Amino acid sequence: MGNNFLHNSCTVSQTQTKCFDLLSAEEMQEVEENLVEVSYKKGETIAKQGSFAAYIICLSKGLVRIYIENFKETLILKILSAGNLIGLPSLFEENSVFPYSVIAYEDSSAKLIDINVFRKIIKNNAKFAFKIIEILSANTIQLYGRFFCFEKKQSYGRLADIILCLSGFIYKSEKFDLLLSRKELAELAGMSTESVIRIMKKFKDEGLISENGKTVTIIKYDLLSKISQHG
Amino acid sequence: MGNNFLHNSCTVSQTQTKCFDLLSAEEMQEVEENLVEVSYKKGETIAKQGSFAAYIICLSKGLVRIYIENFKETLILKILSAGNLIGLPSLFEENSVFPYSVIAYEDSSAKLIDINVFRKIIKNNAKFAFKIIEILSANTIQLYGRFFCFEKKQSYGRLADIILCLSGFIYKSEKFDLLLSRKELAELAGMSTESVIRIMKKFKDEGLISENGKTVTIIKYDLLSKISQHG
DNA sequence: TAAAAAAAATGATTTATGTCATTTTTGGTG
DNA sequence: CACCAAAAATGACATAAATCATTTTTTTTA
Repeated sequence: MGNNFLHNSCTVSQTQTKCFDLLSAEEMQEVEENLVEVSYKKGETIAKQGSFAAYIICLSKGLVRIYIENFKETLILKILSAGNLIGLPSLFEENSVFPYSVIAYEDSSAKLIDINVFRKIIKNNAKFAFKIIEILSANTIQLYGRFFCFEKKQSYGRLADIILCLSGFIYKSEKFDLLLSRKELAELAGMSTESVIRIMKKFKDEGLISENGKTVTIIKYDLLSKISQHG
Repeated sequence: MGNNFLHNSCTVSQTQTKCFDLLSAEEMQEVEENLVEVSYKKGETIAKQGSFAAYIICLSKGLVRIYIENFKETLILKILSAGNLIGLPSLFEENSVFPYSVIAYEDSSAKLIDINVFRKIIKNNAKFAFKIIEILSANTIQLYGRFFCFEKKQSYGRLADIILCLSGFIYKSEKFDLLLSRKELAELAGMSTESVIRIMKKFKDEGLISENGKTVTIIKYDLLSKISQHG
């Protein structure tokens, strides 16, 4: 009944950067002339909330987290893997700062595209603009889902979400190396580190998952899904 | 430090429908030929989550709430007053259903614009498309703020937010007729009805606000703001 | 205007989850 | 290899806010 998008609080954007296909040769050239490719080490800051957004970030390798923060707290909005655009909301001219911070979870690299070039192309290429609208829309809808889950699911469900999401969308396997610490999982799932530890233990005790060093294996996928749907 | 958008969990979109200024005479005519104006009574459903989005809704009068729901729970995403566009995320063609439901808080009316006409114009008028991108971006940023507040503020702060927001953005006065029930306030602030009742009582007991029938007056604006900022 | 229904109020109780303090384990490094 | 620091684990305790049950007040409507 159109509710599918509500069932996972882990927001891994899947909106790949296919938009560039829609550029003309000249436009593509202009983009390439106004772009730098930068590498980031694990833990490095790629963009800082509140700082001037001089570019749109096109993540070409790695995994990053997008989060907002105030002087004492942090909320992760989503995690993004290669192929995603970062900073689109800053296209809005009167608000040309990053509305969030971006940090690399693992060694990553990104193409930084001059935001004014990006704006100019949008204003001249309506097909491209429509694609950007699609990407923004998809992101918005996904954010609705995450918001809903954070409000309505309790901790077991949210953590199950994260595990399923990492497995399904990031590592694409039921067995994967979990490179996130309990603290990072906690931030992602919106709970305390201790809660993550306790719930992970319970998942292991009940045979839903197993953990061998850093390697996590999902054993009872169906049960975990059930918990995710509302546990 | 670019954190201003984090300080209120009440999402009243202010993105007025100035976008239509950017249409040519012919485009405007096409819009007008593919538009119906509809009135809604208080409590009536304007759009239903999951149903086919055949149009973009341009709210011309009234106050509505946008919310997502599953079989048993509801989360209000924002409240919108006249001048706002509803349904933009459905422009995304592969996802042409409403991602949320819309209900009138008070008697309202709206122009329903054929979504395909809207799409066609976007694809041909890049300036218009850019404006839509701006609106979507502003909405996204506002949603980030609401999400953050919902996660990080406790109930006193969230309810203070709602009161300040109704006063400042909707009724534009420190004294206004609160036409929302405690239950509706609770849904807006993401808490139980009983909690709203208790907190309202406390606000009244401490002289922050007064209530006379339906009329609410904000007395200690500064203190209420302080609570909103984190109480 | 009385009866019925809905909304608001109140108090007692429960509960999920956070916080804090401490211990154990793991992993990196000189 | 031993040492240190970070991460993980564990248990006791605190607490914000939900839930439930009941009463009072307000609003609707017949």
